Amino acid sequence: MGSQGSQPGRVMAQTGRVLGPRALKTRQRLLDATAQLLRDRSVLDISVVEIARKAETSPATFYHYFKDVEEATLQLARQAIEEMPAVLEQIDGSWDGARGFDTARGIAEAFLQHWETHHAVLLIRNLAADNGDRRFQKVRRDALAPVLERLADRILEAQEASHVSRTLHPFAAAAALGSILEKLSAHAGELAHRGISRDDLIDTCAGILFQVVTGRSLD
Amino acid sequence: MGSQGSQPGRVMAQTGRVLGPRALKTRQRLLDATAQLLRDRSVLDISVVEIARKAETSPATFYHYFKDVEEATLQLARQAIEEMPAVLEQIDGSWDGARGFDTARGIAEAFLQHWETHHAVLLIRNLAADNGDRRFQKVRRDALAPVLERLADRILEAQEASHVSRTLHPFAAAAALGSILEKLSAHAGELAHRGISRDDLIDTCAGILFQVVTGRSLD
DNA sequence: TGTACATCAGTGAACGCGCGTTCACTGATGTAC
DNA sequence: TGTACATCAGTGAACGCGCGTTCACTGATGTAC
Repeated sequence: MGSQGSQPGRVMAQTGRVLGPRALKTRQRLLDATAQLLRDRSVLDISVVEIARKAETSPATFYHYFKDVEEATLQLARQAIEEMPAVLEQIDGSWDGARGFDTARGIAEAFLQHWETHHAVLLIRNLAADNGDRRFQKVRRDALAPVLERLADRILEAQEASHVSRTLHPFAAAAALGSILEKLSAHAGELAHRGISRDDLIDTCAGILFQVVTGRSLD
Repeated sequence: MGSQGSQPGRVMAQTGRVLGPRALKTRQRLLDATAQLLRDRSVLDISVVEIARKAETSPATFYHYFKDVEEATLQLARQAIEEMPAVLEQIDGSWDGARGFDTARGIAEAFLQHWETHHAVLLIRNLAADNGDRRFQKVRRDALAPVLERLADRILEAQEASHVSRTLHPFAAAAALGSILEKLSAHAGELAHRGISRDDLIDTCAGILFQVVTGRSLD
């Protein structure tokens, strides 16, 4: 997961040198500063100079570790992946009977958590990926693929048991469910105006998840 | 729908003057140039100077019509709304029996069309809205609300006929379906690598739509 | 334990570029009589 | 129908600012003996 691909597992400076513990701290400080800035302004008005200021270091230092602001953002997106296991655990839970809905709820909760924590970074990741940037596409795929594949497996099982229609393409359906989950946190803010609570939202998403994955009706 | 809110229905220059036909053309040329630039680069690297160059006019002219690049983007997002009626027509179609699936398919098709046409602008609209920008939130709401409300109505009807569980909040469910539709076109590109065709995708989305709106199973 | 040296890490200061923005102006179009 | 004038629309050129980027340098840390 280095900033260059040339020496896997080792974080490196732009020069290709392996970083010592002190350097790693400075680098992380720059990343944290970037994340913080992204929280309250748009990517559009964030500069290297500003990041350096916030991290209490100089722009020259920034360039030791990152080519530009985009690359720092990419790193942040990579770090965000590390929480996904929490979501995976949920999916592996039981989908049988009434407990299936609880499993679906657990997934929705874990996802919402993930998004609330990394809101700004994930939005940019998705924008860049949707705009065709390969590196961001890969990061997003790495984050979502395990989740989607497991969901697709469940759907396939349900199809083989004739609970779910063959009209649905398992992976495409999983991806569609993924997009609901990704939008959850954005909706939370907006739907509050319509008197829809966080719980309503989670229940509703879980309900759709449950219905599509198991092919069974709720209630 | 003017660039200022002060005189509704009339497009105005920054000075507040109502525009003549010649001025309207110039303004539209600037908007078109912006849309074109957004198509092949990120918003991040689009400048007033560049837009003016592409529109074969001067930066000074740009400032006659827009405060900044963001405002031009906002206008483009407003113009994109005008196609939504095509989607609405679909929703008002029949949801009964086997024709329900065709209706769902029509919605997915119309939405995909909409996104393929305005890809870049809609991405930015959503990013800005998700980042909390009120003006972009309003534009997005104006575009989606009619669609979501109609979907929510259908879901409510199905609940009253006891076809759909009360666990789903009608409007929240509609919003969730909306997020699938919005992601459709982004997925189209990425899922192609997994051997999922455009039709698979539309069928799958339509399937989920049908299932959630009517509460019935497919096949 | 102390000293010399090598490498790692960080930075001050400067440069130049390109952009945002504005002003005073010119040219185009419309209207009155 | 022609002329004078008012308003609309567009622009060349300039200014200043702030950012990206780099270089030559200093200070910190580690290591050999």
